[in-house]
Amino acid sequence: MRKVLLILGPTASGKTARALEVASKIGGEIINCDRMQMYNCLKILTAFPSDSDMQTVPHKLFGVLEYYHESSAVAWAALAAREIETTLDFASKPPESGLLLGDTERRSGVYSGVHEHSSTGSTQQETDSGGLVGSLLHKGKVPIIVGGTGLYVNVLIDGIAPLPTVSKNVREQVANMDYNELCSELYKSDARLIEVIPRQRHHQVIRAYEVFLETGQSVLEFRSLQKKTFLENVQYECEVLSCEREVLYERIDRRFEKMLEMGAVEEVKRLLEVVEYERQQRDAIFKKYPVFNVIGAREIVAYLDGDISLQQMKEAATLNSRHYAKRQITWFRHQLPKGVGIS
RNA sequence: GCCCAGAUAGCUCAGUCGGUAGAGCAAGAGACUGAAAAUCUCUGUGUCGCUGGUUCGAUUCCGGCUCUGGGCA
Repeated sequence: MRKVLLILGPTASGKTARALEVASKIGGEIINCDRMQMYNCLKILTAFPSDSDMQTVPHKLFGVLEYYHESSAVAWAALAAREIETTLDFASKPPESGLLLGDTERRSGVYSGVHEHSSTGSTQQETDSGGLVGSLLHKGKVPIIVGGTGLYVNVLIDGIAPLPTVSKNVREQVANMDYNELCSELYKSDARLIEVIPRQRHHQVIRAYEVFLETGQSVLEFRSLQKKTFLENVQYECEVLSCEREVLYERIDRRFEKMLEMGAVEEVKRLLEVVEYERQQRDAIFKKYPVFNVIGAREIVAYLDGDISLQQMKEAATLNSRHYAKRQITWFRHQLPKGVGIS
């Protein structure tokens, strides 16, 4: 059985260090499952792995998004599945065996694709993921998914209902609608939705209405279809890092202090220049670029604008981070897919 | 030293015309399947500064004390 390791846990619980330790020991490749570490900016605030960490062990899906990119659970799951397959392929086939004469059986079947890639130099995809060269250097790989974005893990493992793609027009139209009106329109279109998607779940309501406008059908029709899955024949082994709440909160405080020392403020300043930040447009810019959801980013912007003091900025950022950690703990306690073995 | 104000939840404060109290924040619990570092829901928390008095009954009224602000000297 093909095995995939998962190292999960709340923010500041030491996932990065633990992943590096495990990966070095067993020969693994680290695959990022942290939404915000997919961005290539705000590396300090997102607690990005260090350069030396990334040289020690292959790291995938880190810093693959620009500040203006959006992300989604499905997009991540598709990328992660591809990385996992790549890693597992190399793991199941030691590279030397391909060089052995007369080893015809091993040349056939699933392995052939790999050889094609290596002989044609590289396809765009293989170089992007850093897969080929990196994997040849590190034999016998185990994929290690590391991160704190619980939803992403669930989508990867459990799959997700195949919802239709929504056109840009429809999305814009819905974005400009009054929320109350939108709700009543949605519930008029399918009365069952009041129960399934209560109005407090803003983005689900919006999503459901988008699907309705796009297709004329209820989301429930799509949700009842068989889930789209990303990986087959994989066994998951999961480690959820935890420590006492008080200790975790202290770590969060200390880590933010360290982030500031490392230049978190300057990092945000640089981003503000790139997005051509204007104070009057603050909310619009925050809305437009999801990177600003990185905890600490908005607080630092408010500090740079002179709206709050350094102390207030620190308090707001760490408080936010504690709230986030708490939500993550709740998720890992109750929402983790049933198929994973938790150690 | 004198005058004034305050002392109630972890914090900031409201309140009880005398029948042992409530908001916000913090904290805790929870939800979540194509935005998730997002979004949303629920729940407590108490020697009402200490000490006497009046009263059936005091956190509430009166006295004293302690502490903290502010003012005057």
